Amino acid sequence: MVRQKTQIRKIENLAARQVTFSKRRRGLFKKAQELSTLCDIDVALIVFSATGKLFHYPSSSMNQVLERHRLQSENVGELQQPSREMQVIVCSFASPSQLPVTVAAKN
Amino acid sequence: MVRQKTQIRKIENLAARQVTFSKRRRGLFKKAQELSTLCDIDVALIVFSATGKLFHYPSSSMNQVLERHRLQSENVGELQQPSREMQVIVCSFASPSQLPVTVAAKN
DNA sequence: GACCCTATTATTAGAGC
DNA sequence: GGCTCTAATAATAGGGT
Repeated sequence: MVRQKTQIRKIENLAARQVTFSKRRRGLFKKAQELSTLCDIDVALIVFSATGKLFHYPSSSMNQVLERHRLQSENVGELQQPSREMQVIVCSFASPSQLPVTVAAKN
Repeated sequence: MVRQKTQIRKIENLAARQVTFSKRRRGLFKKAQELSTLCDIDVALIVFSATGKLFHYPSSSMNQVLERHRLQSENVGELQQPSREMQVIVCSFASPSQLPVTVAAKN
């Protein structure tokens, strides 16, 4: 098992890619939540599967995180920000969940 | 070293929390990029440090990822979406960077 | 898809520089 | 902040149920 050192490039085999997506996505959300909890900070994570499913994790509420993103963008606008044209981000959730939420797409 | 099983709760010691933040943040961004590359998908990651610094990673461009987030929200609005009031997300970058970008805050 | 298992790699806490 | 080192835990590829 774990035959090779897992080269980081697109997995060509579809089935293997889907399995890896499922496993690593869960690991990534876990890590995001751990970072948020351990360090008492805001984290927002948005992941799209190739089949169109949406996964997101807000540490507080997505709204709060993205609002801070917007404000921060404004504040640093005159400084060393590498990309300037960041614009408004508005996003809110009825229930700011503390756990990863899966939103199923139509297909 | 690694004396304990790293309980996932806020690290009370400030210095230790900052060190952990630095290490785990880098790990998280790496994982996000790996997932994006391996599975050929879009990932958006936004992290705020306690001191106000902003870190984000867009797999393609933050704009593209968040636009898909917006569209997906609309599409699934009538289905089993657990939180309905997700609203518009607008965000664009002049240069859609492929690598994590650090935007320093004013302080 | 969700789990379980296990060998192996990857990450990281704690320390020093 | 950065980087290095090491031991220990964590994550995971590949397989199965």
